[in-house]
Amino acid sequence: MQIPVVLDRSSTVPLYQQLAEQLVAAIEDGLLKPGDPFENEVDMARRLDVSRPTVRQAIADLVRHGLLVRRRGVGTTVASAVIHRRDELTSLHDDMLRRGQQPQTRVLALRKETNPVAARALGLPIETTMLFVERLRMADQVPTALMHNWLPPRYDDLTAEELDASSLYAVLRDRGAHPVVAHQTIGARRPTAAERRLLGLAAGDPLLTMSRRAFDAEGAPVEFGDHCYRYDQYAFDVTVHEPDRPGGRA
Amino acid sequence: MQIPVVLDRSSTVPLYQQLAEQLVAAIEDGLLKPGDPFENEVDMARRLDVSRPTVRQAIADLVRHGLLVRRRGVGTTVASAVIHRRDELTSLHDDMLRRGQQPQTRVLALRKETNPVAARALGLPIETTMLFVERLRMADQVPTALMHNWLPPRYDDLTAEELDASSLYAVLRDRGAHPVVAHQTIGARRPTAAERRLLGLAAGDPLLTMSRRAFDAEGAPVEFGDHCYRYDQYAFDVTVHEPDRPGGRA
DNA sequence: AAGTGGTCTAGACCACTGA
DNA sequence: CAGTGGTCTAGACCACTTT
Repeated sequence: MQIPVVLDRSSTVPLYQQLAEQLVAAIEDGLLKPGDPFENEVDMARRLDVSRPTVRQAIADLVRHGLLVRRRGVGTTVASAVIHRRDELTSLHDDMLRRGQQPQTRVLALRKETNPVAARALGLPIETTMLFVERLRMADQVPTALMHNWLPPRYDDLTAEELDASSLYAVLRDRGAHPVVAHQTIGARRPTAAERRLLGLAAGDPLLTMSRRAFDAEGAPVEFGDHCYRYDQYAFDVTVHEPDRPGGRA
Repeated sequence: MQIPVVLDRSSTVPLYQQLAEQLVAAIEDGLLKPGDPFENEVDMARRLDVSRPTVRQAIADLVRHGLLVRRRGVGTTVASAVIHRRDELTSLHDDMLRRGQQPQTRVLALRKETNPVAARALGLPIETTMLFVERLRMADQVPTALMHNWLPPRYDDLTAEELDASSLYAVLRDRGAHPVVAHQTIGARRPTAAERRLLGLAAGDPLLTMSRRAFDAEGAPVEFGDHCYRYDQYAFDVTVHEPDRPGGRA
């Protein structure tokens, strides 16, 4: 199967990237289905009039993301759909959105404070003054999550109005923050009396908890969060992959 | 800083892989620290007497894993430690091992059965007969987790003895299974009476739950699991990364 | 034996950054 | 301006799988 590809040599977008994009599109559009054989590298290079390494670079990209499977001596085939790699910065599965409910967030508290746990998690000096935000997330007026965040000093001018208007991450992005990694811990526990009241929990209802440390590409801290969720409203979806170590064998 | 590298051209291990391994080792050994400048590609290629693309291939590997940061026109530096990429197939954080306790698993049930939920999760026909395994995990005689697994027909000859002796994943690997992706959902709920009894829970104690579908590189199902954990014994550590799409811009 | 992907070379030119 | 990484070429030989 020859995938139709149009390369623009005058574009600033590299050839291998143009090629990768169009191959991805062809697979996502269902032009090629899982298990289908893929045109071999040499033929594709000749057909598109580019060098083989350039084709390889594009294909390697798709292989890394699990869209293609290459087997030496055999050929390249389109991979099964379940193994397509997809990592999300927050893999929260929000039933509210599914049900078309109105998510809404209310800022309960906004103040500067020191907090040894948050500072430690972000790699800041213990006595660092951070911006603390407490928010209650609601779905159709029903409280569903209680969220606590601590932000490093460079964001300490955020206002309650900003946070009311959009999500924390949207506000941070507007401020030039680019979180790229987050270390999360997910657990469960019994709620405190205050949490029970705020979230409207019945006696014996458990709490789903998640704490998160987020950093940007330079390793600078972006936020520390310590949140709790109604167990009947939230669950976390996580896709994990076999580790592939740098310098590791195929 | 010139990292000492020894390449063996007679080895079956590719040059770029030998190089990548030794560069990783140099960074992990602290020979190069975060922020340190990295030798430039051209010099390194000349010094090691390999072509520049070969050096690039090794370095690209480290960049992909977040150990190095390349900046056009500037140079390559060692990245900050917190953003090193590390995905684990099961990112279970097991307090038992930390405390040096003896983990132990008891097989409570092992039978063939059909199960629509499990079959559906694995993409098998609803009426498929699978091997069902129920296990209780203990730490120093104290029950801490109740695990339910369903395995596709090709593994239906597993025995309770095998499962008693080692972990499910070790047994599966011995059978030639190579799980590479898992979709997990983590949540919390109230325990049933049976779960309360088996796990020795007090009234009002919550349950941490995790269900998982695992597949191999070909997309074939390996196992479906539905587990519950004592909230005071377990938590899940997950590291998530900014998605990088195939064909995406740097 | 034929065909595939895997590795490697020895260059070239370009784009970007900082002095 | 010099130095860096980013892209690309036109080959070559090898390792592996299937026929």
